[in-house]
Amino acid sequence: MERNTRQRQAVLDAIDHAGRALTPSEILALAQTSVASLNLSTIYRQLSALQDEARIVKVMLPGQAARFEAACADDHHGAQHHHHHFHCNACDRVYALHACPGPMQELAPKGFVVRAHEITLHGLCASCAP
Amino acid sequence: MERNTRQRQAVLDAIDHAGRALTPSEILALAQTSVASLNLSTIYRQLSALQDEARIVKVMLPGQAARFEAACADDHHGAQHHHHHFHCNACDRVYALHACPGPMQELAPKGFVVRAHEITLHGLCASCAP
DNA sequence: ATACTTGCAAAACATTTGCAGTGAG
DNA sequence: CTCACTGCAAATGTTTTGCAAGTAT
Repeated sequence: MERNTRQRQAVLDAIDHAGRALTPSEILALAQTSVASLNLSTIYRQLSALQDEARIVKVMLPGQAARFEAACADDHHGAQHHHHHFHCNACDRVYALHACPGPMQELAPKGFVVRAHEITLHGLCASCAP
Repeated sequence: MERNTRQRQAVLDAIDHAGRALTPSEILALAQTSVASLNLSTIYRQLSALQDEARIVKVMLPGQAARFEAACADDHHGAQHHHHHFHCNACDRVYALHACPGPMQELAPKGFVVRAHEITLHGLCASCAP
C-alpha cells in the first residue's frame, strides 16, 4: 500500500492526533468523521500497511483488543524507542510510558534466555485519579 | 458448579499435572484422554467455575489466547502468590516466574495511580536454548 | 489504462450462551 | 427425583480474506 487515499490519511490522522494507543474501533469512529463510508476492513488493512512502513506500532496488552499508536523512531537507527504502557481501569485508555527498569534477565530461571520483555501498569490515569 | 463430574476431574487433572499454563485447547486434548466426549464449552464452563473457586488462575499474555495454571495460594491469606510469566518463542509454552522486581510506581507519570502490574518475558526456555 | 484500494459479505478464531437431554447426590 | 452439568448448535466479538467495483497515478 503506497497510494495516498482519503481513507489512509484519515487513519493516519486519527492515530497521529490521539496521543495515546487506539483500538481499531476507536480509529474507525474518528476516521469516519472525515470519510463516512470507511469500513473496518480498510482500517485493518491500512493498519497492517502502516505497521510495515513503521509509521505506527501495534500495542498488545494482556486480555485487551489490539491498539495502535504513532511510531516514535529511535534517533540513531530508526528502531522503535523501547517503552511500556499504562492501562487506566476507569476510562480504559492506554498511555505510553517512557521509562524501563532494565532487561529483567534475573527474573528467569537458569538456562532460560531472555530476549524481550513487556510491562503493563494498571491503575488510574491523571484524569481519573481522585 | 460443585458436582464432582468426570469432566470436571479431567480438567483439574490436566491443569494440576501440567506444571505450566495451558490453553483451553491444550486442556481439551489432555482431558479427552479420560473423557472422550468432552466438549470445549464444558472446558470453558469448568474453567470459569474453577477460577471462582480459586483452584486455578487465568494467565493472559499480550497477543496470546488465555491460558490457565494451577492456583498456588499465598500461605497467609489465601490470596494468589504474586508472580509473572515467561513465554518461549520456540515451543510457545508459558512458565511461571517466582520473582518480581517491585511495584513499578516510578514508571508512571505524576498523577497516575499504579494499582497492579504485569511483566512478560520472552525468549528461549531451558529445553529450547542452544 | 493499470493495478492498487475499497466496501461488502463471508470465513476464521476464541469465547459465550440457549436449550434439551443426562447424571450426580 | 431434582437440579446442576453436559453436548451441540448458534451467537458474539475480533481480525482476515475473496471478489467485484472504485480510484490514484
